[in-house]
Amino acid sequence: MTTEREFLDGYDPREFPPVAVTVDVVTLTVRDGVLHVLLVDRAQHPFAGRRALPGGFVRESETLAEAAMRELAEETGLRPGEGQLGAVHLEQLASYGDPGRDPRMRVISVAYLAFAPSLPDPRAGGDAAGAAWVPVSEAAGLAFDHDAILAAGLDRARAKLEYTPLATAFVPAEFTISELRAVYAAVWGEDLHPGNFHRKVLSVPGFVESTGETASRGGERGGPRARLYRAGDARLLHPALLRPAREDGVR
Amino acid sequence: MTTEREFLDGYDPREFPPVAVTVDVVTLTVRDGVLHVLLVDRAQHPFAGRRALPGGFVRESETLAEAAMRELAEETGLRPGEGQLGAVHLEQLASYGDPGRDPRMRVISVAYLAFAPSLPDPRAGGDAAGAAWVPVSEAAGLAFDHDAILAAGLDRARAKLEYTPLATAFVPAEFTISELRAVYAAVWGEDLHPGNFHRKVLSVPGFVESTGETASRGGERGGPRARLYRAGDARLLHPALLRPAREDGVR
DNA sequence: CCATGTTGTTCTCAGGTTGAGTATTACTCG
DNA sequence: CGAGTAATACTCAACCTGAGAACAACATGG
Repeated sequence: MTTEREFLDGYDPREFPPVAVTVDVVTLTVRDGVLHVLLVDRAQHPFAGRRALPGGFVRESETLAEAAMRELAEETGLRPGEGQLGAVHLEQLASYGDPGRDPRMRVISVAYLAFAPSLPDPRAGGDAAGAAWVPVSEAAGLAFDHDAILAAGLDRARAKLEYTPLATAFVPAEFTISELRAVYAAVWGEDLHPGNFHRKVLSVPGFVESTGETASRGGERGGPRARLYRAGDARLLHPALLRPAREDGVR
Repeated sequence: MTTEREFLDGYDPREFPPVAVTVDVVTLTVRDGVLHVLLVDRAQHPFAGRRALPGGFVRESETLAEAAMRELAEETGLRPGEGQLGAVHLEQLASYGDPGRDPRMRVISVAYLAFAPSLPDPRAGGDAAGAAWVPVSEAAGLAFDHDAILAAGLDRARAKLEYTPLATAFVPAEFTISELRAVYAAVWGEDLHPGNFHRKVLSVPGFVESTGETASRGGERGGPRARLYRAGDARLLHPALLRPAREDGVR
Protein backbone atom coordinates (compact mmCIF):
# COMPACT_ATOMS: atom_id res chain seq x y z
CA MET A 1 0.00 0.00 0.00
CA THR A 2 1.10 3.56 0.09
CA THR A 3 0.54 5.89 2.98
CA GLU A 4 0.11 9.51 2.09
CA ARG A 5 2.98 10.28 4.37
CA GLU A 6 5.21 8.13 2.23
CA PHE A 7 3.67 9.57 -0.88
CA LEU A 8 4.51 13.14 0.09
CA ASP A 9 7.84 13.11 1.83
CA GLY A 10 8.75 9.90 0.08
CA TYR A 11 12.25 8.58 0.10
CA ASP A 12 12.40 8.39 -3.66
CA PRO A 13 12.21 11.81 -5.27
CA ARG A 14 10.73 10.42 -8.50
CA GLU A 15 7.02 9.90 -8.45
CA PHE A 16 7.48 6.18 -8.85
CA PRO A 17 10.37 4.13 -10.08
CA PRO A 18 9.89 2.48 -13.48
CA VAL A 19 8.52 -0.97 -12.81
CA ALA A 20 6.70 -3.48 -14.93
CA VAL A 21 4.26 -5.97 -13.47
CA THR A 22 3.75 -9.30 -15.17
CA VAL A 23 2.11 -12.61 -14.40
CA ASP A 24 3.63 -16.03 -14.95
CA VAL A 25 1.56 -19.17 -14.81
CA VAL A 26 2.65 -22.59 -13.64
CA THR A 27 0.07 -24.86 -15.25
CA LEU A 28 0.17 -28.47 -14.14
CA THR A 29 -1.58 -31.48 -15.55
CA VAL A 30 -1.22 -35.24 -15.37
CA ARG A 31 -0.87 -37.04 -18.71
CA ASP A 32 -0.39 -40.78 -18.83
CA GLY A 33 0.51 -40.87 -15.18
CA VAL A 34 3.23 -38.24 -15.47
CA LEU A 35 3.09 -34.70 -14.11
CA HIS A 36 3.55 -32.10 -16.85
CA VAL A 37 3.95 -28.34 -16.90
CA LEU A 38 3.02 -25.99 -19.71
CA LEU A 39 6.05 -24.17 -21.14
CA VAL A 40 6.69 -21.86 -24.06
CA ASP A 41 9.79 -21.45 -26.17
CA ARG A 42 11.46 -18.07 -26.05
CA ALA A 43 12.44 -16.71 -29.43
CA GLN A 44 14.00 -13.36 -28.55
CA HIS A 45 17.04 -12.30 -26.76
CA PRO A 46 17.06 -12.55 -23.04
CA PHE A 47 17.19 -16.32 -22.69
CA ALA A 48 16.45 -16.89 -26.38
CA GLY A 49 15.98 -20.56 -27.14
CA ARG A 50 15.27 -21.37 -23.52
CA ARG A 51 11.94 -22.53 -22.27
CA ALA A 52 9.88 -20.38 -19.94
CA LEU A 53 6.59 -20.24 -18.12
CA PRO A 54 3.83 -18.56 -20.09
CA GLY A 55 3.27 -15.02 -18.92
CA GLY A 56 2.98 -11.41 -19.86
CA PHE A 57 2.14 -7.91 -18.77
CA VAL A 58 -0.78 -7.09 -16.57
CA ARG A 59 -3.05 -4.69 -18.45
CA GLU A 60 -4.34 -1.55 -16.89
CA SER A 61 -7.95 -2.59 -16.48
CA GLU A 62 -7.60 -6.18 -15.37
CA THR A 63 -6.96 -7.82 -12.02
CA LEU A 64 -3.93 -10.00 -11.47
CA ALA A 65 -6.06 -13.14 -11.60
CA GLU A 66 -7.70 -12.00 -14.84
CA ALA A 67 -4.28 -11.45 -16.37
CA ALA A 68 -3.24 -14.96 -15.37
CA MET A 69 -6.43 -16.44 -16.82
CA ARG A 70 -5.92 -14.52 -20.03
CA GLU A 71 -2.36 -15.75 -20.41
CA LEU A 72 -3.44 -19.29 -19.73
CA ALA A 73 -6.28 -19.08 -22.24
CA GLU A 74 -3.98 -17.62 -24.88
CA GLU A 75 -1.60 -20.53 -24.60
CA THR A 76 -4.04 -23.39 -24.24
CA GLY A 77 -7.48 -22.33 -25.37
CA LEU A 78 -8.75 -23.25 -21.93
CA ARG A 79 -11.38 -21.21 -20.18
CA PRO A 80 -10.79 -21.21 -16.48
CA GLY A 81 -14.05 -21.77 -14.68
CA GLU A 82 -15.37 -23.41 -11.60
CA GLY A 83 -17.24 -26.62 -12.05
CA GLN A 84 -17.78 -27.58 -15.63
CA LEU A 85 -15.91 -30.00 -17.76
CA GLY A 86 -12.50 -28.66 -18.57
CA ALA A 87 -12.66 -26.35 -15.59
CA VAL A 88 -9.32 -25.12 -14.40
CA HIS A 89 -8.39 -24.25 -10.87
CA LEU A 90 -6.27 -21.10 -10.60
CA GLU A 91 -4.66 -19.65 -7.51
CA GLN A 92 -1.97 -17.14 -6.73
CA LEU A 93 1.39 -18.63 -5.92
CA ALA A 94 3.89 -15.93 -4.98
CA SER A 95 5.61 -12.83 -6.32
CA TYR A 96 9.15 -12.49 -7.57
CA GLY A 97 10.82 -9.14 -7.83
CA ASP A 98 14.55 -9.30 -7.26
CA PRO A 99 16.35 -6.48 -9.03
CA GLY A 100 18.10 -8.01 -11.99
CA ARG A 101 15.81 -11.00 -12.42
CA ASP A 102 15.02 -9.53 -15.83
CA PRO A 103 18.10 -7.95 -17.40
CA ARG A 104 16.10 -5.28 -19.19
CA MET A 105 14.35 -3.53 -16.35
CA ARG A 106 12.79 -3.96 -12.95
CA VAL A 107 10.02 -6.51 -13.34
CA ILE A 108 7.78 -7.73 -10.57
CA SER A 109 6.16 -11.00 -11.53
CA VAL A 110 3.12 -12.38 -9.78
CA ALA A 111 3.16 -16.14 -10.27
CA TYR A 112 -0.06 -18.14 -10.49
CA LEU A 113 -0.61 -21.84 -10.20
CA ALA A 114 -3.17 -23.65 -12.36
CA PHE A 115 -4.40 -27.25 -12.31
CA ALA A 116 -5.95 -28.73 -15.41
CA PRO A 117 -7.30 -32.13 -16.38
CA SER A 118 -5.47 -33.90 -19.15
CA LEU A 119 -5.65 -31.75 -22.27
CA PRO A 120 -4.74 -32.01 -25.93
CA ASP A 121 -1.44 -30.61 -27.07
CA PRO A 122 -1.59 -26.83 -27.27
CA ARG A 123 0.15 -26.90 -30.65
CA ALA A 124 -3.09 -28.06 -32.19
CA GLY A 125 -4.90 -24.89 -31.15
CA GLY A 126 -4.47 -21.18 -31.60
CA ASP A 127 -1.50 -18.91 -31.95
CA ALA A 128 0.52 -20.57 -29.23
CA ALA A 129 3.07 -21.95 -31.63
CA GLY A 130 5.74 -22.60 -29.05
CA ALA A 131 3.69 -23.97 -26.17
CA ALA A 132 4.00 -27.57 -25.06
CA TRP A 133 3.38 -29.86 -22.11
CA VAL A 134 6.70 -30.93 -20.66
CA PRO A 135 7.22 -33.58 -17.97
CA VAL A 136 8.34 -31.74 -14.85
CA SER A 137 11.34 -34.03 -14.61
CA GLU A 138 12.60 -32.52 -17.87
CA ALA A 139 11.74 -28.94 -17.06
CA ALA A 140 15.05 -27.57 -15.90
CA GLY A 141 17.12 -24.65 -17.14
CA LEU A 142 14.16 -22.36 -17.66
CA ALA A 143 14.52 -18.68 -18.48
CA PHE A 144 14.71 -15.99 -15.79
CA ASP A 145 14.03 -17.37 -12.31
CA HIS A 146 11.40 -19.71 -13.62
CA ASP A 147 13.09 -22.79 -12.21
CA ALA A 148 12.46 -21.40 -8.75
CA ILE A 149 8.88 -20.46 -9.59
CA LEU A 150 8.19 -23.92 -10.93
CA ALA A 151 9.73 -25.48 -7.83
CA ALA A 152 7.49 -23.35 -5.63
CA GLY A 153 4.47 -24.40 -7.68
CA LEU A 154 5.33 -28.06 -7.31
CA ASP A 155 5.81 -27.71 -3.57
CA ARG A 156 2.47 -26.02 -3.27
CA ALA A 157 0.71 -28.58 -5.42
CA ARG A 158 2.15 -31.48 -3.46
CA ALA A 159 1.15 -29.89 -0.18
CA LYS A 160 -2.36 -28.98 -1.30
CA LEU A 161 -3.16 -32.51 -2.36
CA GLU A 162 -2.89 -33.44 1.29
CA TYR A 163 -5.58 -31.23 2.71
CA THR A 164 -7.71 -30.08 -0.19
CA PRO A 165 -9.69 -31.93 -2.86
CA LEU A 166 -7.44 -30.38 -5.49
CA ALA A 167 -6.69 -33.71 -7.11
CA THR A 168 -10.20 -33.67 -8.54
CA ALA A 169 -9.11 -30.72 -10.72
CA PHE A 170 -6.73 -33.07 -12.53
CA VAL A 171 -9.34 -35.63 -13.54
CA PRO A 172 -12.51 -35.50 -15.66
CA ALA A 173 -15.83 -34.66 -14.03
CA GLU A 174 -16.50 -38.36 -13.43
CA PHE A 175 -13.59 -40.47 -12.33
CA THR A 176 -12.63 -43.65 -10.54
CA ILE A 177 -10.79 -43.91 -7.27
CA SER A 178 -7.76 -45.31 -9.02
CA GLU A 179 -7.66 -42.42 -11.48
CA LEU A 180 -7.56 -40.20 -8.43
CA ARG A 181 -4.85 -42.34 -6.93
CA ALA A 182 -2.83 -42.02 -10.14
CA VAL A 183 -2.94 -38.24 -9.71
CA TYR A 184 -1.56 -38.48 -6.19
CA ALA A 185 1.10 -40.91 -7.36
CA ALA A 186 2.15 -38.65 -10.22
CA VAL A 187 2.29 -35.47 -8.16
CA TRP A 188 3.92 -37.01 -5.12
CA GLY A 189 6.17 -39.22 -7.16
CA GLU A 190 5.47 -42.34 -5.15
CA ASP A 191 2.99 -45.18 -5.28
CA LEU A 192 0.20 -45.47 -2.77
CA HIS A 193 -1.35 -48.53 -1.23
CA PRO A 194 -4.54 -49.06 -3.27
CA GLY A 195 -6.62 -50.46 -0.44
CA ASN A 196 -5.69 -47.83 2.08
CA PHE A 197 -6.14 -45.02 -0.43
CA HIS A 198 -9.59 -46.30 -1.28
CA ARG A 199 -10.61 -46.47 2.36
CA LYS A 200 -9.22 -43.05 3.07
CA VAL A 201 -10.84 -41.24 0.16
CA LEU A 202 -14.27 -42.68 0.87
CA SER A 203 -14.00 -41.90 4.57
CA VAL A 204 -13.31 -38.19 4.12
CA PRO A 205 -16.70 -36.45 4.13
CA GLY A 206 -17.39 -34.46 0.97
CA PHE A 207 -14.27 -35.48 -0.93
CA VAL A 208 -16.05 -37.59 -3.54
CA GLU A 209 -19.65 -38.60 -4.05
CA SER A 210 -20.86 -41.62 -5.89
CA THR A 211 -22.60 -41.40 -9.22
CA GLY A 212 -24.44 -44.69 -9.16
CA GLU A 213 -22.56 -45.76 -12.24
CA THR A 214 -19.63 -47.89 -13.21
CA ALA A 215 -16.85 -47.41 -15.72
CA SER A 216 -17.74 -48.81 -19.12
CA ARG A 217 -14.80 -51.18 -19.07
CA GLY A 218 -12.10 -52.47 -16.77
CA GLY A 219 -8.51 -51.37 -16.67
CA GLU A 220 -6.23 -51.61 -19.70
CA ARG A 221 -4.55 -54.69 -18.40
CA GLY A 222 -7.53 -56.28 -16.73
CA GLY A 223 -9.42 -55.94 -13.50
CA PRO A 224 -13.07 -55.29 -12.73
CA ARG A 225 -14.95 -52.17 -13.80
CA ALA A 226 -14.50 -49.46 -11.19
CA ARG A 227 -17.28 -47.32 -9.73
CA LEU A 228 -17.49 -43.72 -10.85
CA TYR A 229 -17.42 -40.74 -8.54
CA ARG A 230 -17.58 -36.99 -8.92
CA ALA A 231 -16.03 -34.29 -6.75
CA GLY A 232 -17.90 -33.60 -3.52
CA ASP A 233 -18.53 -30.26 -1.89
CA ALA A 234 -15.65 -30.30 0.58
CA ARG A 235 -13.08 -27.54 0.30
CA LEU A 236 -10.87 -28.97 3.00
CA LEU A 237 -10.08 -32.62 3.61
CA HIS A 238 -10.74 -33.79 7.15
CA PRO A 239 -8.92 -35.87 8.03
CA ALA A 240 -6.15 -35.03 5.58
CA LEU A 241 -4.50 -37.50 3.25
CA LEU A 242 -0.98 -37.21 4.56
CA ARG A 243 1.81 -38.34 2.33
CA PRO A 244 4.40 -40.70 3.74
CA ALA A 245 6.89 -38.76 5.85
CA ARG A 246 10.22 -37.87 4.29
CA GLU A 247 13.34 -37.00 6.22
CA ASP A 248 11.71 -35.24 9.12
CA GLY A 249 12.84 -32.31 11.15
CA VAL A 250 15.61 -30.34 9.57
CA ARG A 251 14.62 -29.77 6.03
CA MET B 1 7.82 -12.53 -16.59
CA THR B 2 8.07 -10.93 -19.92
CA THR B 3 8.66 -12.79 -23.12
CA GLU B 4 10.39 -10.85 -25.80
CA ARG B 5 7.48 -11.61 -28.08
CA GLU B 6 5.18 -9.76 -25.73
CA PHE B 7 7.72 -7.05 -25.28
CA LEU B 8 7.93 -6.33 -28.99
CA ASP B 9 4.49 -6.79 -30.46
CA GLY B 10 2.95 -6.13 -27.03
CA TYR B 11 -0.72 -5.49 -26.66
CA ASP B 12 -0.13 -2.21 -24.91
CA PRO B 13 1.47 0.38 -27.15
CA ARG B 14 3.10 2.20 -24.25
CA GLU B 15 6.32 0.71 -23.04
CA PHE B 16 4.72 -0.22 -19.76
CA PRO B 17 1.64 1.04 -17.98
CA PRO B 18 2.28 3.28 -14.97
CA VAL B 19 2.31 1.02 -11.94
CA ALA B 20 3.65 1.40 -8.43
CA VAL B 21 4.83 -1.54 -6.39
CA THR B 22 4.59 -1.40 -2.62
CA VAL B 23 4.94 -3.80 0.28
CA ASP B 24 2.55 -4.06 3.21
CA VAL B 25 3.47 -5.97 6.32
CA VAL B 26 1.16 -7.89 8.62
CA THR B 27 3.16 -8.09 11.84
CA LEU B 28 1.73 -10.33 14.50
CA THR B 29 2.69 -10.72 18.12
CA VAL B 30 1.15 -12.12 21.27
CA ARG B 31 0.93 -9.74 24.21
CA ASP B 32 -0.66 -10.82 27.46
CA GLY B 33 -2.24 -13.79 25.78
CA VAL B 34 -3.89 -11.74 23.05
CA LEU B 35 -2.92 -11.71 19.39
CA HIS B 36 -1.99 -8.22 18.19
CA VAL B 37 -1.18 -6.70 14.81
CA LEU B 38 0.99 -3.66 14.15
CA LEU B 39 -0.97 -0.81 12.56
CA VAL B 40 -0.25 2.79 11.65
CA ASP B 41 -2.58 5.77 11.60
CA ARG B 42 -3.09 7.40 8.24
CA ALA B 43 -2.86 11.16 8.29
CA GLN B 44 -3.47 12.08 4.67
CA HIS B 45 -6.32 11.82 2.34
CA PRO B 46 -7.17 8.46 0.94
CA PHE B 47 -8.56 6.87 4.08
CA ALA B 48 -7.30 9.68 6.33
CA GLY B 49 -7.87 8.89 9.98
CA ARG B 50 -8.18 5.17 9.27
CA ARG B 51 -5.72 2.61 10.43
CA ALA B 52 -3.60 0.70 7.93
CA LEU B 53 -0.88 -1.88 7.70
CA PRO B 54 2.63 -0.40 7.62
CA GLY B 55 4.00 -0.31 4.11
CA GLY B 56 5.60 1.73 1.39
CA PHE B 57 7.26 1.77 -1.98
CA VAL B 58 9.78 -0.79 -3.05
CA ARG B 59 13.03 1.00 -3.87
CA GLU B 60 14.91 0.36 -7.05
CA SER B 61 17.84 -1.49 -5.59
CA GLU B 62 16.17 -3.65 -2.96
CA THR B 63 14.39 -6.98 -3.12
CA LEU B 64 10.77 -7.31 -2.06
CA ALA B 65 11.78 -8.98 1.18
CA GLU B 66 14.30 -6.25 1.91
CA ALA B 67 11.62 -3.64 1.40
CA ALA B 68 9.35 -5.45 3.84
CA MET B 69 12.14 -5.69 6.41
CA ARG B 70 12.92 -2.02 6.02
CA GLU B 71 9.30 -1.01 6.53
CA LEU B 72 9.07 -3.22 9.57
CA ALA B 73 12.26 -1.83 11.04
CA GLU B 74 11.13 1.72 10.42
CA GLU B 75 7.95 1.18 12.37
CA THR B 76 9.25 -0.91 15.24
CA GLY B 77 12.99 -0.58 15.52
CA LEU B 78 13.22 -4.35 15.08
CA ARG B 79 15.97 -5.96 13.09
CA PRO B 80 14.67 -9.02 11.35
CA GLY B 81 17.15 -11.83 11.75
CA GLU B 82 17.25 -15.53 12.12
CA GLY B 83 18.05 -16.91 15.49
CA GLN B 84 18.98 -14.26 17.97
CA LEU B 85 16.94 -12.62 20.63
CA GLY B 86 14.38 -10.37 19.08
CA ALA B 87 14.60 -12.28 15.83
CA VAL B 88 11.65 -11.84 13.56
CA HIS B 89 10.34 -14.34 11.08
CA LEU B 90 9.29 -12.79 7.77
CA GLU B 91 7.63 -14.48 4.84
CA GLN B 92 5.76 -13.43 1.75
CA LEU B 93 2.00 -13.63 2.05
CA ALA B 94 0.34 -12.70 -1.23
CA SER B 95 -0.01 -9.85 -3.72
CA TYR B 96 -2.94 -7.54 -4.20
CA GLY B 97 -3.39 -5.57 -7.36
CA ASP B 98 -7.01 -4.96 -8.21
CA PRO B 99 -7.45 -1.84 -10.31
CA GLY B 100 -8.92 0.76 -8.02
CA ARG B 101 -7.65 -0.65 -4.76
CA ASP B 102 -5.79 2.62 -4.43
CA PRO B 103 -7.84 5.53 -5.73
CA ARG B 104 -4.77 7.44 -6.92
CA MET B 105 -3.16 5.02 -9.32
CA ARG B 106 -2.53 1.41 -10.11
CA VAL B 107 -0.72 -0.04 -7.14
CA ILE B 108 0.43 -3.62 -6.80
CA SER B 109 1.10 -4.46 -3.20
CA VAL B 110 3.13 -7.45 -2.11
CA ALA B 111 2.03 -8.36 1.38
CA TYR B 112 4.43 -9.88 3.88
CA LEU B 113 3.73 -11.64 7.13
CA ALA B 114 5.97 -11.20 10.17
CA PHE B 115 5.98 -12.91 13.55
CA ALA B 116 7.59 -11.20 16.50
CA PRO B 117 7.97 -12.01 20.18
CA SER B 118 6.25 -9.63 22.58
CA LEU B 119 7.72 -6.17 22.07
CA PRO B 120 7.51 -2.77 23.70
CA ASP B 121 5.12 -0.23 22.30
CA PRO B 122 6.50 1.24 19.09
CA ARG B 123 5.53 4.72 20.28
CA ALA B 124 8.51 4.64 22.63
CA GLY B 125 10.99 4.30 19.78
CA GLY B 126 11.85 6.20 16.64
CA ASP B 127 9.89 8.26 14.20
CA ALA B 128 6.94 5.88 14.11
CA ALA B 129 4.62 8.28 15.82
CA GLY B 130 1.43 6.64 14.66
CA ALA B 131 2.28 2.97 15.04
CA ALA B 132 0.63 0.78 17.64
CA TRP B 133 -0.11 -2.83 18.53
CA VAL B 134 -3.80 -3.47 18.15
CA PRO B 135 -5.65 -6.63 19.22
CA VAL B 136 -6.73 -8.35 16.03
CA SER B 137 -10.29 -8.48 17.32
CA GLU B 138 -10.35 -4.67 17.15
CA ALA B 139 -8.56 -4.36 13.83
CA ALA B 140 -11.46 -3.83 11.46
CA GLY B 141 -12.22 -1.05 9.02
CA LEU B 142 -8.66 -0.69 7.82
CA ALA B 143 -7.68 1.47 4.85
CA PHE B 144 -7.56 0.13 1.29
CA ASP B 145 -8.05 -3.65 1.14
CA HIS B 146 -6.07 -4.15 4.29
CA ASP B 147 -8.90 -5.96 6.05
CA ALA B 148 -8.57 -8.71 3.46
CA ILE B 149 -4.78 -8.75 3.73
CA LEU B 150 -4.95 -9.04 7.49
CA ALA B 151 -7.49 -11.85 7.21
CA ALA B 152 -5.18 -13.71 4.84
CA GLY B 153 -2.31 -13.22 7.25
CA LEU B 154 -4.31 -14.60 10.15
CA ASP B 155 -5.39 -17.62 8.12
CA ARG B 156 -1.82 -18.31 7.19
CA ALA B 157 -0.55 -17.87 10.73
CA ARG B 158 -3.17 -20.20 12.14
CA ALA B 159 -2.39 -22.82 9.54
CA LYS B 160 1.36 -22.60 9.92
CA LEU B 161 1.21 -23.19 13.64
CA GLU B 162 -0.03 -26.65 12.82
CA TYR B 163 2.87 -27.93 10.79
CA THR B 164 5.79 -25.60 11.46
CA PRO B 165 7.59 -24.54 14.65
CA LEU B 166 6.49 -20.97 13.98
CA ALA B 167 5.08 -20.53 17.46
CA THR B 168 8.64 -20.34 18.73
CA ALA B 169 8.98 -17.02 16.88
CA PHE B 170 6.40 -15.55 19.26
CA VAL B 171 8.22 -16.38 22.47
CA PRO B 172 11.63 -15.44 23.91
CA ALA B 173 14.66 -17.59 23.12
CA GLU B 174 14.02 -19.65 26.26
CA PHE B 175 10.45 -20.48 27.07
CA THR B 176 8.21 -22.93 28.89
CA ILE B 177 5.78 -25.33 27.32
CA SER B 178 2.88 -23.37 28.71
CA GLU B 179 4.15 -20.14 27.20
CA LEU B 180 4.15 -21.97 23.91
CA ARG B 181 0.67 -23.24 24.61
CA ALA B 182 -0.47 -19.68 25.31
CA VAL B 183 0.71 -18.73 21.81
CA TYR B 184 -1.35 -21.48 20.22
CA ALA B 185 -4.34 -20.53 22.32
CA ALA B 186 -4.05 -16.86 21.36
CA VAL B 187 -3.61 -17.47 17.65
CA TRP B 188 -6.21 -20.18 17.36
CA GLY B 189 -8.59 -18.51 19.76
CA GLU B 190 -9.28 -21.63 21.77
CA ASP B 191 -7.84 -23.31 24.83
CA LEU B 192 -5.82 -26.49 24.53
CA HIS B 193 -5.63 -29.42 26.86
CA PRO B 194 -2.40 -28.80 28.85
CA GLY B 195 -1.48 -32.44 29.28
CA ASN B 196 -2.01 -33.43 25.69
CA PHE B 197 -0.24 -30.33 24.40
CA HIS B 198 2.74 -31.11 26.58
CA ARG B 199 2.93 -34.68 25.36
CA LYS B 200 2.57 -33.64 21.76
CA VAL B 201 5.20 -30.92 21.76
CA LEU B 202 7.81 -33.11 23.41
CA SER B 203 7.07 -36.00 21.08
CA VAL B 204 7.67 -34.05 17.86
CA PRO B 205 11.35 -34.46 17.01
CA GLY B 206 13.22 -31.17 16.75
CA PHE B 207 10.38 -28.92 17.85
CA VAL B 208 11.91 -27.94 21.20
CA GLU B 209 15.03 -28.96 23.03
CA SER B 210 15.57 -28.80 26.73
CA THR B 211 17.91 -26.32 28.32
CA GLY B 212 18.60 -28.14 31.56
CA GLU B 213 17.11 -25.23 33.44
CA THR B 214 13.93 -24.28 35.17
CA ALA B 215 11.99 -21.04 35.32
CA SER B 216 13.04 -18.83 38.20
CA ARG B 217 9.56 -18.86 39.68
CA GLY B 218 6.22 -20.51 39.27
CA GLY B 219 3.20 -19.09 37.51
CA GLU B 220 1.59 -15.84 38.60
CA ARG B 221 -1.19 -17.63 40.36
CA GLY B 222 0.79 -20.58 41.65
CA GLY B 223 2.04 -23.86 40.33
CA PRO B 224 5.50 -25.40 40.15
CA ARG B 225 8.41 -23.89 38.26
CA ALA B 226 8.32 -25.04 34.66
CA ARG B 227 11.25 -26.37 32.69
CA LEU B 228 12.77 -24.17 30.06
CA TYR B 229 13.17 -25.09 26.41
CA ARG B 230 14.54 -23.44 23.31
CA ALA B 231 13.52 -23.89 19.69
CA GLY B 232 14.84 -27.06 18.06
CA ASP B 233 16.12 -27.47 14.54
CA ALA B 234 12.95 -28.78 12.91
CA ARG B 235 11.46 -26.77 10.09
CA LEU B 236 8.43 -28.98 9.75
CA LEU B 237 6.45 -30.59 12.53
CA HIS B 238 6.00 -34.33 12.15
CA PRO B 239 3.49 -35.31 13.22
CA ALA B 240 1.67 -31.99 13.01
CA LEU B 241 -0.17 -30.33 15.87
CA LEU B 242 -3.62 -30.31 14.35
CA ARG B 243 -6.12 -27.88 15.74
CA PRO B 244 -9.55 -29.17 16.70
CA ALA B 245 -11.70 -29.55 13.58
CA ARG B 246 -14.13 -26.82 12.77
CA GLU B 247 -17.14 -27.17 10.53
CA ASP B 248 -15.69 -29.68 8.14
CA GLY B 249 -16.21 -30.10 4.46
CA VAL B 250 -17.96 -27.16 2.92
CA ARG B 251 -16.06 -24.13 4.01
C1' DC C 1 3.49 -19.60 58.14
C1' DC C 2 -0.64 -21.94 56.75
C1' DA C 3 -4.68 -22.88 54.03
C1' DT C 4 -6.30 -22.56 49.42
C1' DG C 5 -6.20 -22.64 44.85
C1' DT C 6 -3.35 -22.93 40.63
C1' DT C 7 -0.33 -25.10 37.50
C1' DG C 8 3.53 -28.23 35.42
C1' DT C 9 4.09 -32.85 34.46
C1' DT C 10 3.06 -37.60 34.08
C1' DC C 11 -0.36 -41.47 33.58
C1' DT C 12 -4.21 -44.15 32.08
C1' DC C 13 -7.59 -45.61 28.96
C1' DA C 14 -10.84 -45.99 25.30
C1' DG C 15 -11.56 -44.85 20.51
C1' DG C 16 -10.04 -43.82 16.14
C1' DT C 17 -6.61 -43.85 12.31
C1' DT C 18 -2.68 -45.83 10.03
C1' DG C 19 0.22 -49.01 7.22
C1' DA C 20 0.72 -53.51 5.64
C1' DG C 21 -1.00 -57.54 4.17
C1' DT C 22 -4.66 -60.86 2.41
C1' DA C 23 -8.93 -62.41 0.13
C1' DT C 24 -12.24 -62.30 -3.39
C1' DT C 25 -14.03 -61.41 -7.54
C1' DA C 26 -14.45 -59.21 -12.21
C1' DC C 27 -12.28 -58.01 -15.73
C1' DT C 28 -8.36 -57.67 -19.74
C1' DC C 29 -5.53 -59.64 -23.23
C1' DG C 30 -3.39 -63.20 -26.01
C1' DC D 1 -9.87 -70.32 -22.07
C1' DG D 2 -5.87 -69.31 -18.99
C1' DA D 3 -2.89 -66.08 -16.85
C1' DG D 4 -2.36 -61.89 -15.00
C1' DT D 5 -4.26 -57.54 -13.12
C1' DA D 6 -6.95 -54.49 -10.65
C1' DA D 7 -11.23 -52.84 -7.66
C1' DT D 8 -12.95 -53.47 -3.39
C1' DA D 9 -13.37 -55.27 1.17
C1' DC D 10 -11.30 -57.23 5.35
C1' DT D 11 -8.06 -58.03 9.17
C1' DC D 12 -4.68 -56.83 12.53
C1' DA D 13 -1.21 -54.70 15.14
C1' DA D 14 0.95 -50.18 15.96
C1' DC D 15 0.22 -45.74 16.81
C1' DC D 16 -1.99 -41.34 17.96
C1' DT D 17 -5.69 -38.76 20.01
C1' DG D 18 -8.84 -36.58 23.39
C1' DA D 19 -10.42 -36.67 27.93
C1' DG D 20 -9.65 -37.16 32.41
C1' DA D 21 -7.15 -37.97 36.83
C1' DA D 22 -3.15 -37.89 39.96
C1' DC D 23 0.27 -35.55 42.29
C1' DA D 24 3.64 -32.52 43.71
C1' DA D 25 5.42 -27.76 43.63
C1' DC D 26 4.37 -23.30 43.85
C1' DA D 27 2.04 -18.18 44.83
C1' DT D 28 -0.92 -15.64 47.36
C1' DG D 29 -3.78 -13.77 51.00
C1' DG D 30 -4.78 -13.89 55.41
